[in-house]
Amino acid sequence: MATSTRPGASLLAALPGSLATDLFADAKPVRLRAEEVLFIASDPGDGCYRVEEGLLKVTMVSRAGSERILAFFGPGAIVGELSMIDGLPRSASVVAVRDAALSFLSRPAFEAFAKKHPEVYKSLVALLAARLRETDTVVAAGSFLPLKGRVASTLLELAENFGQDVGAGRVVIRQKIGQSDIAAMAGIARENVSRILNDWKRRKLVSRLSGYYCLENKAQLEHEAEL
Amino acid sequence: MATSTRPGASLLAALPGSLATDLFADAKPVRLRAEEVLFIASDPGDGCYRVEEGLLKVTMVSRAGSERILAFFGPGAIVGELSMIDGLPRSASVVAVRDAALSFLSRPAFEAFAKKHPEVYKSLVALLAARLRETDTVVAAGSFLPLKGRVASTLLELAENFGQDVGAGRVVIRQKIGQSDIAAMAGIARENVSRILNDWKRRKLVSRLSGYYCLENKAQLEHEAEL
DNA sequence: TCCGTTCTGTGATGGCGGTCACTTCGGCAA
DNA sequence: TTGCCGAAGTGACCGCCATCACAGAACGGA
Repeated sequence: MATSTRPGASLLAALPGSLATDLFADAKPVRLRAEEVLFIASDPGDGCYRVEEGLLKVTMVSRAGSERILAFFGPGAIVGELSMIDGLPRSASVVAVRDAALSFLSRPAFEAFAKKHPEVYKSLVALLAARLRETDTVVAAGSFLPLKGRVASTLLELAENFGQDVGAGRVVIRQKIGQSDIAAMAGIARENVSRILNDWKRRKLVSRLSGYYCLENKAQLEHEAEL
Repeated sequence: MATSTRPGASLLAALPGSLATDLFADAKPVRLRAEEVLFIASDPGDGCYRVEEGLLKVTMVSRAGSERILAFFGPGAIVGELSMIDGLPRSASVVAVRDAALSFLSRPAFEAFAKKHPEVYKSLVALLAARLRETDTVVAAGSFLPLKGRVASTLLELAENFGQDVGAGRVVIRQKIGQSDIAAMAGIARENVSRILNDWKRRKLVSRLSGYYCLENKAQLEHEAEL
């Protein structure tokens, strides 16, 4: 029951079952190796991808080379929908964190499908609304929270997407996420993530189980993430 | 005809003429006085508003009381659409900057209309996509740009929404916007906005004409705002 | 098992930008 | 004009957090 009952699943799996199947019925398969780039911001583009397996990260990269991770996307998630909608250049970059399989859906294909099944728009609208809410909280976190708050907020977001509840309020993040990734998501320096995480380990807020981070006390973290 | 020829109008006036008229045909009128609150984040809500006249600001407020302005919205703009779409609590607060007139559209009313005119979804999708792109650049600016860059980026955004070109690449921001508002948009301290703006006045990048800021050298500002 | 490579931990240092405390300006009403 | 009040300008200080510089740890391949 992991996938279907996971809280954040709605964010990832944008489309209700049958629709998704049909919509991507004859989408073109795409494969990426770890580290491979799907596209970068400002690339032209006019289609979206569904993640079938693997893990992608959506990032913005500064001229100086530092990157800010906007999100990680696993199976079921849709990426690149903005350019599919408006035909404008890619607004962010997408890179495979590990080997991944995707389905590509072109704009024309989408529009043809939408003409026959206008309900997809409803799903699309729901998807975009969810994204917008997410992004808004990122802006808020960046505006108001000190370092600890941003890390807490980041961990909670990861738990939302990849968390598996293992009882007693403990949640394991079932993806290999390194400190530098957390840092890039929170928009802070990696060293500080290390300091903060250790502090929290000592205070039993988080722990590490064979490479996976585990939230021991979600409530407390939520408190840290409060505005 | 100011509205229809304004560059950024597409962002504000989400819906093509006839649709908008019909959609809001029997929306309930709402009036706000300056400083009055339309709703605050976490309020329940399930409808959206169209700005008929006046000016609103969309903000997030921290527990400590400091505010971050996400956007200003003038006539033609839609606000509160997220809650209309998903029925969740308001994701941000909206306050009238000056006396304003709005039209309220409830969720049921919208859905009834959408059933008859599925094309609205297309417009709605376009609106959300534009918002998302905007927000992404805000995140990027906050992540990578130093103070000056963020101010530049803020001014350009304002110019996008409220700018009027007056020849020779000069753009006047036709709204009374104070430094503290710019500061709250850029997410920095008001004092620094003052310092930066003065520096730019000296260097002829911006000027003030009877209370309105004017971008004298948009290209240069865009350069400052580059990642 | 060994070694290289990539992750993680921790102190020292410095700078950007927030905060504080004023002063000065500008608009407006009496 | 004068006086008021909010907005804008400016310097001094200081704290948070990025950066630098390493020292472990951990992991994966040969």
